[in-house]
Amino acid sequence: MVALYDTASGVRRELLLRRPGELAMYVCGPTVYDAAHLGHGRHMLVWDVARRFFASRGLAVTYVSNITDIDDKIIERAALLGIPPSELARMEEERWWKISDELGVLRPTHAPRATEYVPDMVDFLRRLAEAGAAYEAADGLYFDTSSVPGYGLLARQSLDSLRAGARVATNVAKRAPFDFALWKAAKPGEPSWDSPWGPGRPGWHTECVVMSLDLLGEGFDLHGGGMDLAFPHHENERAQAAAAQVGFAGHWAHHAFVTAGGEKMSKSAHNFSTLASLTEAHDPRSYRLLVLRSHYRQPLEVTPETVSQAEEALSRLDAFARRFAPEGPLGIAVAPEEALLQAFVAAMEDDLDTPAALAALFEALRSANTLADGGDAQRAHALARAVLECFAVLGLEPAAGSDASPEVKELLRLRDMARRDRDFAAADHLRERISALGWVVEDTPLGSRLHR
RNA sequence: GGCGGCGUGGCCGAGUGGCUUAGGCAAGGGCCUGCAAAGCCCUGUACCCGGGUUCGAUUCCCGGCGCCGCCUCCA
Repeated sequence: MVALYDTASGVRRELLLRRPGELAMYVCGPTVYDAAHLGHGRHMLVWDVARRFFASRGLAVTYVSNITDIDDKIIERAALLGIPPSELARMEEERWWKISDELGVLRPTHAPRATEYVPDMVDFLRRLAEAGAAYEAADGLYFDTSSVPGYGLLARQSLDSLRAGARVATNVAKRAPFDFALWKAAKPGEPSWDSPWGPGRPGWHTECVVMSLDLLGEGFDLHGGGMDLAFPHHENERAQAAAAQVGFAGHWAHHAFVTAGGEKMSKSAHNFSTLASLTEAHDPRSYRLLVLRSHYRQPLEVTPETVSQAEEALSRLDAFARRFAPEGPLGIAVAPEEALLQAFVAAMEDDLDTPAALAALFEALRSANTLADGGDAQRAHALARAVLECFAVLGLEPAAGSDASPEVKELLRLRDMARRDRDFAAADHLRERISALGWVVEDTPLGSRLHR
């Protein structure tokens, strides 16, 4: 049983599956108009780890994450750059996938684009209009939030109490501040599609409803995203589904933000660092480890120092993997230590408690080293295998042992001979030459070893 | 103004009414090693402030102070 905090009910509760053995999850993807920053990275990694974990438990996971490729921001930015919005979107989408791959994030099962769903969205909006949940105004079609009982659920506030907090002068065309655009009439020069309400484009909140229902079906299991999407975006999705009388997400999960100097990292606050700048300077796995060391519902402070700290921890994992490499000289075929696997699963099933899971793994890592130091190879390997299996579930694989060049290997051979002859001056000199070529030599009871 | 969250050792970050007081990184000492690397062991006055409840609170309650999020596009 997986306990997961549910934003709609405000408590941690069991993640119930529509169909046993299958998990249908939807996670709101990016609006592609600019480079992805560390906050987006946390987002990708949190849900990547969630789906990897669920899959490791034997669930058939269908993971859908959309690409918003038509939106005000895209139109604005494209105009600034003097290129068509569609070109900008395609370019930025490519960048998104590139960085996602670099972070080792598995591609979604489906990654639908909003522009590919416009006719379906128009159909859906027609249904909303027929249900009396939409009204036309001068600049488009709007959703009538008062038509949905319990509007405000995901904000955990009533419509009245939300109204009390309205801070911004709202669009005068709307009847009420929280009503939102379903269809935006096109202004001259803007991309547009035909509709019963004239040429225009869909409002942002509609694509996710239509695409999730199309690809996952009614009453899918889990809907995820950043906490900033809970209200109004997700609430608006929920409201539309309710108005159309279709079953929507059974469970809502939201993750907290990346902070910089205690403040939410965001494009509008101009306090963001791009993921690309991080992966250029650090092992991309270090960010995954850093993200997983905190709980997904807690804010996470990211600084160059914390990234470096994670990178150091990672080198320990890599050294560990070298020591217990299945194909290495110490390689012993044993079953993974069951107790650790169970502890790992228990932590993950407890609202995806990756900090607890990692604590257990690092503790086990130390135990395995201690056991191996003490000569208990069997138990050490059983534990090590479990450790590495669990890290793999989290998407943290040891660094691939890239092959040293023939030159380096020859130098190592010469050094081994020098050491055997106890000519340590020569051995040390050779080690320096190897080091200058970017390799570290480790002497072990079973012979010398190279790594980057 | 409404709703919600946070304040933990040099840094990051879990957690708990008392028990061996997570884990990572860093620091100091030691073991191992020809020397390293890797590994292991040991060490450090941690829980924002003030009340209250309690035999006992970092943990529960009340009140402060400070910080942050959502209510507007936003992972």
